[in-house]
Amino acid sequence: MNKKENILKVALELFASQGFDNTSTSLIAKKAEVSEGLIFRHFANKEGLLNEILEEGLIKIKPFIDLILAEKHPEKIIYLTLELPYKIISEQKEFWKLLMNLRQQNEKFRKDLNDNSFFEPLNNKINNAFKDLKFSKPKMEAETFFITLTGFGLYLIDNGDKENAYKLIKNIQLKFSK
Amino acid sequence: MNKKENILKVALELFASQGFDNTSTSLIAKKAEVSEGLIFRHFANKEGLLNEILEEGLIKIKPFIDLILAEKHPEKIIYLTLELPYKIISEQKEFWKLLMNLRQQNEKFRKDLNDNSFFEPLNNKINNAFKDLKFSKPKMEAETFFITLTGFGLYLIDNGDKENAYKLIKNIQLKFSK
DNA sequence: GTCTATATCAGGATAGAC
DNA sequence: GTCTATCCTGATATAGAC
Repeated sequence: MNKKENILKVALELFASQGFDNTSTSLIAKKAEVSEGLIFRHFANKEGLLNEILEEGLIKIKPFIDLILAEKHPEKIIYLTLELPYKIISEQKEFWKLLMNLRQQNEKFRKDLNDNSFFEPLNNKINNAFKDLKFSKPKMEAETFFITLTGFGLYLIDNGDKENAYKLIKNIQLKFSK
Repeated sequence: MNKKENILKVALELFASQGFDNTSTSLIAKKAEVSEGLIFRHFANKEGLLNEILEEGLIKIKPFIDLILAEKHPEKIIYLTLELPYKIISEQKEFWKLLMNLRQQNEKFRKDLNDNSFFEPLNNKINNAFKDLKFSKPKMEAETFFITLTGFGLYLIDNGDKENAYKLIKNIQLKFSK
């Protein structure tokens, strides 16, 4: 692994576990076993480093989302979306943590993520799924669903038990089926 | 309002909106129109200031929780608990934001809050409520409930619409009734 | 690409006067 | 109780050499 990649990797770990603001570039350098100056050669600044981490991570997530977007059956859409946080966290626990941290901590970031519309297509897909399922108030049902999904995403950060996670998914799914 | 109270008030606002780490004591002093040194006369350090804010806030929340703990009917317990974030956010929006921020950002804090057992009695109460309702897996149902509750708590931070909040509460409640 | 050295600045915190 | 002045540290970032 080259040094730039190593910086990205270490920074992701630290940002996820300690938060972005709380992580100094000097610590990143130390753990990545590079000089602190090198960080600023490869990235414009600390925020630039964060942005590159985010881009990389989102790219890795995209296939999972595309899978959902390609699905036709509403029940399956609901299920796959519920499964999404679990799948992401299995493959990219650190990144998921970072994402949830930033989402929460930083209003601007949350808006960017919405405006950037990375998750917007998924949002529409879910809305339509609940319409197809003939819920009397599909929009509210989707809202409730995303509330639960957010809670589940947070839950997973602290609770790694795979079996239990899938039981929860089943249980939640039941509540959003007809 | 005396200066100490003003520091507490301003600090709460800033901690809630910008996060604890991101808020400098100098800014607090400026907005509270006191000298920076005064902060460290009244509080041991920045963290001491945070702790006093938390204590005050939790004291104000306690009556709401006691109300739930005194309730006998399981359905009512569920409903009141769902209503809890809404009630708190109505009266103490800043404090609620701060609480959710810290919960997320800081693992130690989250554990403290659990160990300190401020919310522990409520936890038990909910577990028993689902037992009383004869759910086949009351513990998992309670887990799912808290997941949803967390998501709802986060939702409220960004969405002030009272009517919609109550519609959501109803909708969620339905999903946890028998 | 990478390191060392260094500039600059802001944050938390203290001392001492009033 | 309150303010002013100040210290110290650590964080981001740059410069220049290899």
